[in-house]
Amino acid sequence: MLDLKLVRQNPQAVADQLAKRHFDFDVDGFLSLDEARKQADIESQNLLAERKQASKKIGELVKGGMPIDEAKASVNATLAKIEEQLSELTSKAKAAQETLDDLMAGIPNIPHPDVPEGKDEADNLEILRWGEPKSFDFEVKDHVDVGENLGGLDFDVAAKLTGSRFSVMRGEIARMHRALIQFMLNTHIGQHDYTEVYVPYMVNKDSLRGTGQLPKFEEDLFKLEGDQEYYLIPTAEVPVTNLLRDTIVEAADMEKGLRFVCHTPCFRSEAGSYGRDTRGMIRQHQFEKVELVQLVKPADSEAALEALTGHAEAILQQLELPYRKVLLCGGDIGFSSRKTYDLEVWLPAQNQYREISSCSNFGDFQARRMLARWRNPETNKPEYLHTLNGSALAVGRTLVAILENYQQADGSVVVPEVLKPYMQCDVIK
RNA sequence: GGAGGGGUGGCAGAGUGGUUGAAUGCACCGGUCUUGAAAACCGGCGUGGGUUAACGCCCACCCAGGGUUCAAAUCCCUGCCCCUCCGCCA
Repeated sequence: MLDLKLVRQNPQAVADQLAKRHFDFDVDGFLSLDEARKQADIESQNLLAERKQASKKIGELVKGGMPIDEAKASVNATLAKIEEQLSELTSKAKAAQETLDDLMAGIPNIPHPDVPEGKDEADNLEILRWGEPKSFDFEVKDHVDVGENLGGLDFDVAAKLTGSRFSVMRGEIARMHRALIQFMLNTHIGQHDYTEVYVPYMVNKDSLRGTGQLPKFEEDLFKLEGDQEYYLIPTAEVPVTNLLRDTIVEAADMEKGLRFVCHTPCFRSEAGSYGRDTRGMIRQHQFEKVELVQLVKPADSEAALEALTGHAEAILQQLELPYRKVLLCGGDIGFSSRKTYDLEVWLPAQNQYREISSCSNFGDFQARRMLARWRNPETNKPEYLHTLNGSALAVGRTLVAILENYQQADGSVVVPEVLKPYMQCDVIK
C-alpha cells in the first residue's frame, strides 16, 4: 500500500513513477474519489458531532433530575434530523472509504530510481556473472533424463498420485534434495546470522493481504475448502513477514534488524502458465524453498538488500554453480517490490540462465499494509519498518542445476563438495 | 466434540448505559533536588482520519461484524482468538 498522503500531495508524480511499471494510475479518478470520500466523511462527522452534543445534553438534564422523556423532548428537533440522516450519511461515507481503499490496495509499489526502464525480462539489467559454464565433451542431458536414468526422479508416478506439475524423488536424489535444505539452513544460520523459524503452511486472508498477494493475485493461490478461509502458502514470505503484523518493535530490538530464515514447501496454482516449462521440475505446484526475510529500519533497507542478495549468492558460490545477477526492469518487477535482484543459474541443457532466486526490498509497502512498525527513538513515534525477502534458494531448481551441471558422460552425477557431509556417497549413479 | 471463564492503552489492571479515550500501577520522556546516580516529588505520555499558517478543534477506535438506545467499553446476537475441565487423538 502506498502512503495515501503522498499520493494525495503529488498524484501526478506517483503516476509518473508508476508508469515505469506500465501501470496506468488514473489521477483524475483518484482525486475525485478522494474528494467524494472527504465530503461524505465531513458530512457524517458533522452529524455525529451533533448527535454527541444532543446526547450529552440529555445526559445532563437527566442527571439534573428531569424525566427522560421530557429531556428528549427538549432537544427533539435535533434528534429528528439526526434520526433521518445519520444511517444514510454514515453508510455513504463508509462506501466511499471502501472504494478508495480498494483502489489503493490495487496500486503497486513505486519502483526505486535504480530500477531500469523496460517491458519484460529481456530488458532486465545484468549486474554480474559468476563462474564459468562448464564445457562438456559429451551431449548434455536435461535434469529429467539425468534423474530418470538414475531412477531418482519420477514425474509419471507423481501424475498418477496427483496430476501434472508434481514430482516424486527416490534414493540419493531425494536425499540430495533434503541435503540442500539442510545445507542452506545451516549456512544462513551459522554464517549469515539468521534466526530459523518454523511456521504454518496455511494462512488466512489477512496475512496474504499484508504481503500483497491479495486482493489482486488470488488466482495464483490454492484455497482450501472448509469453514475457514485458509490458503496454502505460495512462499514462506507470507507467514514469516506477517510474524510482525500489528506489532510495534522497540528500538533496542531493531539495532541489528530482524532476520529470519525459514524452510517451507510452497504451493502455486501456476494459473496462466499452462504452456511454460511443462517438462521437469522447473515449474511445479509444490516445491521447497529456503527463504530469507528481513525487517529493518528504513535507513538500513538498501544496504540490507545488497547483503541479503549476497547471502543467496553465497549458496550458489559454495555449490559452485555458475550464475548471473540481474536487476529487474520496471515491467518485470513484482507488485509489492521496490527493487528486485534475480539470481539466474546456468542450466547447460537449456543453454541459458534460469531464475533460482528473487531478492526484493519492499520498502514500507508491506509494512503499511501489515502495520509492522518500530518505535523511532528520535520521534518516539511508531514508524513503518522496511521489509525484504529473498529465496536462498529455491530447492527444486537448485537440484535441477546440480543434476545438469554435475552430470558425467556415464549418466552419473558428482556430489558437490559442500553437500558431501550430508550424503553417503560422492557420486550418484 | 461437551461444559465453563475471558479478550480494555507498551505491559499489568479498574471500569456493567450518560461530559469515560478510558481510574490506578509499571515502563518510557521532561523537570525539581543531587558532585553524579538512585529515591522522592511535579509534569507529560495511545492509534487512525479530518480541519488549521499555527495553538487548537472535530470524528472514530476498549478483539471483529451486526443490533437495541437520544446515548454502548458497559446490554443483545454472530464470528474469531485465548484459558480451565472432560472426551478423542499424531
